[in-house]
Amino acid sequence: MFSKSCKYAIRAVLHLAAFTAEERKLGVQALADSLEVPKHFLGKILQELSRQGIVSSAKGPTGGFFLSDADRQAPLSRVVEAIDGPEVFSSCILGLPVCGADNPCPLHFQALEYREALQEIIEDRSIAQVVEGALEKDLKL
Amino acid sequence: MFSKSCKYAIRAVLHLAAFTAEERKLGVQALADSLEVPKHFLGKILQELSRQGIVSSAKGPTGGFFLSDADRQAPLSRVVEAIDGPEVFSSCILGLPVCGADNPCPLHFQALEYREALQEIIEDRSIAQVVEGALEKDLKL
DNA sequence: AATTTAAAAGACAAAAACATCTTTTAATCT
DNA sequence: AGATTAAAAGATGTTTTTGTCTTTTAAATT
Repeated sequence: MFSKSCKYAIRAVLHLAAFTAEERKLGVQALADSLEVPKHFLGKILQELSRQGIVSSAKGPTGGFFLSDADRQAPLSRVVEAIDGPEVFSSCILGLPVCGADNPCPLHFQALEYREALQEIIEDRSIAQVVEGALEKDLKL
Repeated sequence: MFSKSCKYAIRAVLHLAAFTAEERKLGVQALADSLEVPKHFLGKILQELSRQGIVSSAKGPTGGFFLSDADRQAPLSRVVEAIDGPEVFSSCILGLPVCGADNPCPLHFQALEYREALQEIIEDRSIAQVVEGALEKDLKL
C-alpha cells in the first residue's frame, strides 16, 4: 500500500498536528523517539515534507518542526503525494499503464470501490480533521 | 498495493485460467510475450506458484503451465498470499505492529472500509469467477 | 538410447527502498 | 562576536525488490 517512508510521513504529520504549533516545536530526535522510528531516516522525510511546504520548520536553538494552522488544512493525500507520488491513487491495481474505463484491466471495475474507500481515507479529510477524530476516540498519536 | 511480482502473478494466473487447460498448456515464453513482462522474472514467479500448487505445470516437449479445473476454484487471494504473504490483508495501513480494534492507529477505523473493498476483490471471488466476469465484458486477458 | 524441449533451480546483477553518518547552514543565546 | 543548537544537505552503506543468465532435471519424440 504505502511505502515505509510514506507511513512514517503520515504518522509524523499527524503527531505534529496534534502536539505542535508555531510556539511549540518538536525536534527530529523527540519525534523519532515518540514514533519509535529511525531518527536520521525520519529527518530525511521531514526535510522533504518541509521542502514541499507540508510541514513547517525552524533552525537553531528552540528550532524544530511544527504544523502551522495553514499546514493543517491540507488533505492527508498531500503527504502521500509528496512521498509516494501522485500515481498511488490513479494507477492501475495490476500495474497496467493503459488501464481505464475504455481499456480496463480484469479487475478494473471491481477496484473502483477500493479506490473510493482509499479516497475517503486520505483525500476527503484534512489533517486537522483526522487528528480531531483520533483525539475524540482517545487514539495514540 | 501489490508488489510488482504479485501483479505479474495475478495477470499470469488469470491469463492461464482463460486460455489453458490440461491439454492446452502455455510456455513461459509465450505467456511472457502475451503479458509483455520479462520472461525470466515471470519464470521465477510461475515456479513459486507451481510449488505452492496454485498453477500446474509439466516439463519437456508439449510441457508448460496451465490451470486445472481444481486450480480455478481457488480465490484470487491465494495468489496474493503466495507472493506477497498473508500480511497484506491484515496488516495496519500505517505499519504499526500492534494496530487493532483495541489499540487502533489514527486511521484504523477509516481503513476498515478499504479493507473490505479489498477483500471483495480478491477473497470473495474464485479465479474462475473473475475470468468469467472479465470475458463477459470482453476484457483483454 | 539419443535428442530435444521446457520447467526447475540456483547464481548473479541492477535498481530501488531503507537507513545511517557527517558536514554545512542558519538561528538563538550568552 | 562566539558558542551552541538543530535543521538542511549530502555522502555513504545496507537490504529488498526486481530482473537476468546459466545449469540441471524431467519428459516426450525420434
